[in-house]
Formats: sequence, structure tokens, C-alpha cells
Amino acid sequence: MDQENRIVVLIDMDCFYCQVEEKLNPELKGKPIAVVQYNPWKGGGIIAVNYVARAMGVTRHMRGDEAKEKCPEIQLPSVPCLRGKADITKYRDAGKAVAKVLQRFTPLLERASIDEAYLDITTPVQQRLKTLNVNTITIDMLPNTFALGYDSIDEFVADVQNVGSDNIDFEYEHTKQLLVGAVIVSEIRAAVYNETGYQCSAGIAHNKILAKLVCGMNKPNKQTLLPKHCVNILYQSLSIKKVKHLGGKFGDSVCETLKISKMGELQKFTEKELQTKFDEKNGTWLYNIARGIDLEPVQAKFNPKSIGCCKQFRGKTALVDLESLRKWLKDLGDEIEERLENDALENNRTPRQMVVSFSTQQPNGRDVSSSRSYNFTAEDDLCGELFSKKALEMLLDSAEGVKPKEGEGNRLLKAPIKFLGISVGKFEEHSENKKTRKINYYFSGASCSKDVSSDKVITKSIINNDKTADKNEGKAHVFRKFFQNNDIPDNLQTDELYEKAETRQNGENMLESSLDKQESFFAKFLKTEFNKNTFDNHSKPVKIKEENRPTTPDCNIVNIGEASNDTEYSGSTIDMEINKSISLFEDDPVDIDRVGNMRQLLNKSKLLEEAFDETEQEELQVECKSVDVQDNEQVQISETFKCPECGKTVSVNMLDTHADYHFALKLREEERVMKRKEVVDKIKDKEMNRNQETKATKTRQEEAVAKNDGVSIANYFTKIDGSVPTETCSECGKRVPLEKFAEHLDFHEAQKLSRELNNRSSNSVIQGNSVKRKRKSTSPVKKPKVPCKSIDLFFR
DNA sequence: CATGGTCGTGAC
DNA sequence: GTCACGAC
Repeated sequence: MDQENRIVVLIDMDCFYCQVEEKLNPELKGKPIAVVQYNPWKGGGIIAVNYVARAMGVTRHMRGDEAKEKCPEIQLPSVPCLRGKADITKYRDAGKAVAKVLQRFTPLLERASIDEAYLDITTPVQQRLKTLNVNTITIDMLPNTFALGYDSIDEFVADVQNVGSDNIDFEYEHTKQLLVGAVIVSEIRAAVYNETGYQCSAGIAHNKILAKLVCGMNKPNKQTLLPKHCVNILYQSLSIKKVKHLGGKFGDSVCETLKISKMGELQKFTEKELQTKFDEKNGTWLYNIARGIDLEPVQAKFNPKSIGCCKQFRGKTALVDLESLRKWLKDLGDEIEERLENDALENNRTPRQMVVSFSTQQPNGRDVSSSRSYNFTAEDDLCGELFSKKALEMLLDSAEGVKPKEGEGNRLLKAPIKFLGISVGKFEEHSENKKTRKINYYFSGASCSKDVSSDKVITKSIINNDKTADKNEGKAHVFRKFFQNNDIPDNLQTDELYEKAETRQNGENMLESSLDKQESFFAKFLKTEFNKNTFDNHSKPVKIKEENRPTTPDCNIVNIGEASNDTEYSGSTIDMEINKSISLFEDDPVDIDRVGNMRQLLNKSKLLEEAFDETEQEELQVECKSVDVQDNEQVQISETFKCPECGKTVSVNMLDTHADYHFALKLREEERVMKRKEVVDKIKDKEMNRNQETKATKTRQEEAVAKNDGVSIANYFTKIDGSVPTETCSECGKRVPLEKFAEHLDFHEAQKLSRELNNRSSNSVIQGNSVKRKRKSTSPVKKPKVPCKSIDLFFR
């Protein structure tokens, strides 16, 4: 393949956090807003600014208060705070929803961050070129599109279309493909907007670096393409530091050692020269990128490779005692646990490793950071308790931590901790039917299927020929199963099915019953297949009814995941439905309630899958047929389809149970969000009380300090010995200074609530029934009054 | 005291 | 396995 001439797209959401806030609170639309984090301190730190506010001079790097000065009417929605940390769950979920839309257009999608993704659409472009005559492209197919190096997009279109004429000396073929790419990207962006309500910008070029570069040149809600022959025009004035990978120290060193500042100047150096001044690899990379060449492939990657959370403790907030260290590790561990549980359900995987990272302030004032890793064993119960326990062990073992002195009370750490983080990774897949993966072309036309294990993408086109009859019979079977009726003719047309699904979707109350929701799910599935077919020469472009296209960024296409407040289902337990569905899906009843922990659950399902694979293989052999394909290869057909929700290949006879499974997942997610909100409020309430209490305590401290001057706050901490009145905590058995006792109790309260949150959101909760909880002990955690000697060594 | 919390990657 | 770096 011609790596230099791929069609690569970067999709970047415009001021994403702001858009999420605007969607959640439509009142904010059209007003200047900025999303802040931790607002108590000078209005909070701004992490996103919408374009109304930008026009008034508000930028990142500003505090909320400064923004108010620049723009008094600005609204400052805040990132929610949970367990004392910023909680970006809602933005993560929103980002995932967008990525799922993008994923329909190509399997070659690489999520680069919460709000950015690279797409390699080389194949879709080539497919489209089979039916689309470039000369018929008009600018109404390219809304909000710019071509770098051209004053307007029509000049560019005219250039491509009049290529026979004199004044052009660029590679017509590749530039033509960029133009078609831009048409497709228009459709992609329209789909994102229609289905999520979010606007984005895009860059279209022959590689990732350039796509990223031009994406930012016209914003918001615009797309920019970069023809090959315009790279030098761009580079002439482009600062080196604007290029990805050159924004930091490396870029500085390039500018300094070469005494240049613009990208264009890089071309003056030979590859050898660059390799001498930097190293071989970087030299070659610089040489290439100076000529607009970047060979880095777009990797098919949807899920993150690691899941982590961390927090800084700046200035006075640095952790100096064991108790606060424990508390924060617990909070971090709990967050990991929560996210891991959802990840396991969604992605069928568990991590094999955890890493704790931290930084401490040295006596000389310098910060040193380090990290320690731990590989889970088969017996480990992957819960927050384990994470925090292991993290603490590794921290104290690492010798950075702390130092010895006498026991009892809340002892000081040797060095203040400025940063704490826990992350888990090295995931182990529990993927089903690896062996039965089939090239899916259940629906006529090109379709792509990703082989997870090899990361290769297989694309096949097939001819519509006489043998489609069999496939249509199969289709009818599937649809019938889904609609649970028989009014579908055997020789159905996909268009008709689409209409059918759509009228049902629009004509009836979607909240009535679960059956309706399944239909909606399937309607969505149909649309998915239609979008895929837009790349194919045998099918028409995707139909989106005009009245369905929102005029405001609000999404009015029914979204199963968000729209419902189905009381029927929240009455019965959603988790029960999930269990049922999972059990069905795995063709063997697994009672999740009786499974002790996540790992056991997944191990069990893995075993089942393997056993299942064997039997399914045989069945499939019987069902398999073969047809001629364009390139005369023989390809196996099985009665499978690729689920648009999870991308997994699912056998047709499992289709409805598979859909049930997703449906239940969505309901569970809804439930999770609701419960979460409920408990989050409780935790917040507690935290507020705790803060007030802390404030009062501090004031008392300060008064004390003021009275006997010379007594520092730091001193206060060392005084936890016999001279301070203490109370023994019934929860943890520790002696706590009387002054801090109320706060300490609140801490336990918050822990309990936090536990409740996790249990209710992810463990099976069946009221009036016996539910085995994940954690063995709900009773007070036994902590040794006197820590073991090895740990003791690190305290002073 | 002050972009913070997440991610990924490559070098050693 | 650790760490610094880069990007959002």
C-alpha cells in the first residue's frame, strides 16, 4: 500500500467540555461559558472555553475570576467533584458516544484522546470513487470546507475538475482522493451532529501530522483539507513548535541547534545532517516531516490501554501523614474499581498489572517522582481495597516514603507527597469466538471486519449477483426474529426494511415497552449498515429524512442509551435482566449473584466461550456457504453479523439475545448514572460538612497558633502523642485527636457511601434477596494499632 | 501553592 | 520495570 498517499482524517471536537455542558443544560447555549475545575479557589481553573467567550478574550490558563473580569456575564459550569477529585465521567461517556458514530465509517479508527480521533478513510474513498464522478461534485456537498492554499473551496474543486488544463502540476489522483475524502468527512460530521448534537472540526490530509495540523486552521465546525502541493505554502510561515511531537523540549532543541523557527527551513538540511545533530530515528523523522511525509499508521484502537487516576497535592495540601495517604489511596482505588467494572462489562477484559506512581518533595525542595508496579495473581480480587492496599505497600517499600520514630497516633511521612496515582493496564482479553471470526458481508456491499488479534483489516467487495437470494432469505429471518412477527417478505429490499424500521421508530411511543426499544435498536443497526453502504457502488447514499435533521444541536434521533426513563424496567431489577441476557448470550446460565468476584466471573465466561466455540464451529460448518467474490477468491459466508454496538461478530441465532444483552447493558448504564448521581449528592453533602468542620478546626488551630506564637502548623502534626486529648475511633480502632474526631468520623461515613455507590451501581442488587457482595467484610476494617515493624521503619 | 487529570510512547 | 516527555 502507498503509505504516503493514504487519506487520513483528524476529527476534533470543538471546545468539547463546553458542548457537553451546553447539551446537558440548554440554557447555556449561545452564552459565553467556560468549564472550570475546582472553583473554590479564585473561580477555578479554566479547562475549556466556548467560542462566544473566546471572542471576548477568555482563554485557558485563566482562572474563573479573571474570566469574569473579561466577560462579566460568563457562565462557569464546573467539572463535578467526587471523592475530592475531578470526575470527568460524563465527558468520557460523551466522547465514547461520538467515537461510536465515527467507528461506523471505518474500522481504522484511532482514538487519540477523549475528544479526538484519527480515521484512515483510504478504502472508503476508493469505494466511493467507483460510483462518484469527481466532476459532479458541487460545493453543496462540502459545507464549511476549506482547502489550504486556496481562497475558497470552489477554486479548489475547479482546479481538480479542470486538471487537464495547464497551470496545475500536482498529482491529480491523490488530490482528487482528498476531495472525495472531504465529501465523506462532511457526511461523517453531519452524522456526528445529528446523532449526538456535537459539532466538530476536521483535518483531511495524507497523514496524521498534517491532518492534525490543518484541523486547527479553521474552527469551529469547519473542515480543512491540505493538498500535497500546498504543504510548502503552509510550511513557509508555520512555526516548528506547532507540529505534533515538536511542541516541547525536542522542538526547542531543533530550533536552537539548527537556528531556525519555521517548518520550511527544515528542508535545507540533509537527512545525514539531521541524523548527526539528533539521532538516527529522529533525524529521519525530521527529514520526512519537513517534506510533508509521515508514515505513522492509523491504528485501530478504540479502548484505552490503561485506566488510571491521579491527583496532585500542591503546596500546603501535600500529604504529610499516613492517615491522609491511606484516605487518598482508598479514593483512587475506589475510582479505579468503579471504572474497571464497567470496562470489564463493556470490553470483556481484565488488567494484569497495576502501577502506583507518586512524587515526593525532597529536603532540597526538588520533586522526585517514581512508580512501582505489581502484577496481579489469579487469586487477587480486583477491588478498590486491593488497589489501595498494594499501592500503600509499594509506596512504603520504595523507601522514598517515610521514616522511623515511635509508634501510635497519626505519624508523619518523611517526605511530603505531592502527587499520587494508580493505574491498571496490560489488559487480558476475554474475547469470545476468536476462532469463529468471519468476514462479515451479511448485507450486500463492502464491509470491514477487524481481526482483533492481528490488528489487520480485511476488506472484501462482493458482486451483487444471482446468489443474493440466499442472503435475502437469511436477512428476512433476522428481521423477523427482531420484529417478532412474520410480515416481512422473503425477497425483501433493504430500503423497505429501513422504511419499516423508521416508521415504527417514529410512529410509536418509544418508551412504551422494551420491545419498542429493541426495534429502535435495530433501526439503528439498519442505519449503521446503510452508512457502511454509502461506500459501496451498489447502494444509495444514506437517507436521512429532512425532518429528522435537527436545527439546533439537540439530538432528536432516539437514543436508547439516554432518552429513557422507563419505569417498568427500573421497577424490576435491571441487573436481573442483564444477568438473564448474559446467561442467554453465553448459552449457559451463569448466576452472577453467586459469582464471587469479577475475575472469577470472567474466567468462567471465558471457559464457557471456549466450550461454546467448539460446538458453534460445527454448527457453522453446516450453515456455511460460499460465493464468488470480485477477486475470485472463495470466501466463507456464515450466518453472522457484526454488531454495531460492540463490533463483535455474532451468530444470527444469537442475534436477539445479543441485542437483549446490549439493551440490558444500556439500561444498567442508565441505572448506574442515576444511582451514581444520587450517591454523589450524598457524598458531596458529607464532604461539604467535612470541609466546614475542617475550616472550624483550622480556625481553632490558627487561634492557638496566634496565642502561643512560634508554634507552627507543622508542629501541630507532630504532637500526636500523650499530650493531646484523643478519642478511639470505633470504626478503625485508631486513636484520633479530639479536635479532628468529627472530621475523622465523616471520613468513614464518606467511605461507606462510596462503597454503597459502587455496590449499587455495579454489583447485583436484588431487593429482599440474598446478594453476595463483592467485599467480604462490611464490618469495620481491622487495622493494626501498631503497624508492623518494617512499615514502622519509615516513620519518624 | 496554582491548568489538572489522563493517556500514550520511547529510552534506558 | 521506571522514568521523562508530550499532548489534550
